[in-house]
Amino acid sequence: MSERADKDGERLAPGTAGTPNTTIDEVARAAGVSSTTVSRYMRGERVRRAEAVAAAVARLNYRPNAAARGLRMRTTEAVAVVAHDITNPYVAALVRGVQSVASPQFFSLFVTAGPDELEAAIFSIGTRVDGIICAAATESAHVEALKATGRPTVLVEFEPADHEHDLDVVVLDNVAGSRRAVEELIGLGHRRIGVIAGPDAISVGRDRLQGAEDAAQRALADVELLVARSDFGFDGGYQATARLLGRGAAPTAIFAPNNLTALGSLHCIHDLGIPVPDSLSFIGFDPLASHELFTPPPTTVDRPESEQGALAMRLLESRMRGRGPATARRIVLETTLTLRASCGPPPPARR
Amino acid sequence: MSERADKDGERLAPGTAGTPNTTIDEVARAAGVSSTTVSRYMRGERVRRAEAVAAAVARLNYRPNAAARGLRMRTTEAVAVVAHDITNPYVAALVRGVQSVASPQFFSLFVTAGPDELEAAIFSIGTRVDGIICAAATESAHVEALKATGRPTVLVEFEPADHEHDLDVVVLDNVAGSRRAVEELIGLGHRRIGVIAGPDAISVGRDRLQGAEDAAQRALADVELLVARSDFGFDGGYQATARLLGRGAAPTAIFAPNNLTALGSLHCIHDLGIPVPDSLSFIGFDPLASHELFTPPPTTVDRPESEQGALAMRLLESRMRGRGPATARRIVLETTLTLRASCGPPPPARR
DNA sequence: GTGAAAGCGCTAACAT
DNA sequence: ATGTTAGCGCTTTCAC
Repeated sequence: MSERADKDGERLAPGTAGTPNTTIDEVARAAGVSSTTVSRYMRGERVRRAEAVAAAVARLNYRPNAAARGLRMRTTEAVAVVAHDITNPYVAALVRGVQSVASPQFFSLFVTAGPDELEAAIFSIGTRVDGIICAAATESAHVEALKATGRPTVLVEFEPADHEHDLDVVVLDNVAGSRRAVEELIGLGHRRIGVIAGPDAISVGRDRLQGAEDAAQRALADVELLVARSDFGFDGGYQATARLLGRGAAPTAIFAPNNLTALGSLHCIHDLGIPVPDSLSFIGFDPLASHELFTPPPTTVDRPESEQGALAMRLLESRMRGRGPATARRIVLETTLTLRASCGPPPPARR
Repeated sequence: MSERADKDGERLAPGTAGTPNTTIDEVARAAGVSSTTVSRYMRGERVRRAEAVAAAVARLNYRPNAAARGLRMRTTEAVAVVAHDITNPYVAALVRGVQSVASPQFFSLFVTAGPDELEAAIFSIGTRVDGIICAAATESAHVEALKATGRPTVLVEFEPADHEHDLDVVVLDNVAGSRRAVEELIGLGHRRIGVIAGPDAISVGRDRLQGAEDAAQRALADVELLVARSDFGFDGGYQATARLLGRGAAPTAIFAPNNLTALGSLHCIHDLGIPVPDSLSFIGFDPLASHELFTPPPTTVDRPESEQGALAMRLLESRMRGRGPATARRIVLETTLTLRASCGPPPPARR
């Protein structure tokens, strides 16, 4: 994170960015009142010469300068949602949830940044907003950067592994969700189950593998978990699946505990021409709008995506108004296993 | 659009939003220099006591106040992308394209608003950004609101019908794209083709229907176009398809020229159990990441989504730097027809 | 109910 | 190269 500006970065010449806006003083003069009165009028207070002010505001097309107001009020009336990638449907649904409950006064400002740029992004966003919902904090440094902003912050989805912090959190019960998925497969008779694990450094990656391991451990039969590592991306899912299915004792079922990974995995299975669920059962994570149109529709571990965003925003807003709970809240949402057609008993030959 | 604040709207008490940040004066005092020197240092200029300043900046965790800087410089270093719905994959891809070329100095701030709230959203966003990319301007009033901001603006995807304006525009050649799709169907032998038209008030809706009509008109054979109206949403696509397929002389092919509409249409076809392409051919609009996993994968009219965003951002940035072209640019992108497996000749019985 | 005046934190002359 | 000063547009005491 560079705190000094880039000497090379071309700066905008002042004023180039547009036409100068009307100021409150111009409106005041036009209406024959003081700027104080205009200010009061704009905030909805009772004013004697309201008519005249309204006319001047309309005629001059006056809109208060957000920077000036923000400077004076020490308030931006904006919140930021930070995530890695807007094209991830889960993120889009989350943002939707945030916006669905945000008070209209707040601007929700959406920012994306990869893990490496996250600190810098937080650095420069911090002063532009009153609060932050961060769905991208995978490392301790990210949390430190968030705290350094001095703004109320809610962590969503990710938490850095083994890092103490006192921020509010809205996460999933990933362990239980994954356990339930793998239990389903075991119940169907699968004994060799491939799991496409995510990065160990990320809580989500660890927990979802943990859940799978728990299920195997608790099973009455001997269950072999074949773990393939991936980066939780589409390509990673594709390649991990290819590795899993290329080996001698291939799994009879695959659990891909991430939406992109699952998509990549399904593509690989599709390209390999393996019949699902006849030769291979499959469970993914997070729903896609069009899962019903897949052949077969994949069983997935689902979550209340937009509720997750809504809860985070509600929590954030109570903090911004200074009346949140005394201690940091930790909200854990339950997942549900949505059964579709991608799971069945293992093929007889390989049982 | 209400210009006065809502008397009822609870405002944030000043200061509640977080911890007060360090100011430039505090840093100056700590480093034993003037605030001017700190300001220069922060902007990357050469400063003699750089060491001391750097130390103070780090120790006090100083970050310049964006509101104060913006007020003074008359620049926000932020741009807004306005769209209807972030969960639409096309919008996400567009935003991606915008961010991929935006200079790092700019914050891209993403805002959603339905057609009815759009004016209000533009009103309050206008003063917070240096430029706007609007992928939601479907009515004249929207364009007027955009112009009233006094900020450089690029219209993307939508333009209000029959409305003169002098804004830059990055749109699709929707007429040609739709014509090509319907020509494909006609070439396969289809003579009764269902088209799920969008709202007539929206340029995209009109043009895509126009293209279909052009294709029918130019055909050497007699082609009957069965037009069903929809709102370009998922449900609208579903219902329009149900209507189309419920009638006596049902079409042998359907063209659904919008991504959500197409998805809804496919769901309806799927629910009805109609074999595609054996009994019914299908063409949609805009690709989905997982189209290959559909059965059958639908042929679609595709566009360079993220290039569209990138072009818009480049245009906007040149305007913001005051060195854009003298007259408004109108960039029209070509679409491509991506053939997948959802099209074939019409069934013999109904040919 | 209204206006005058001060000041939020920053940058840009200007003088040194 | 550095410091002094003024002022961006707004809200807010404080007096009237």
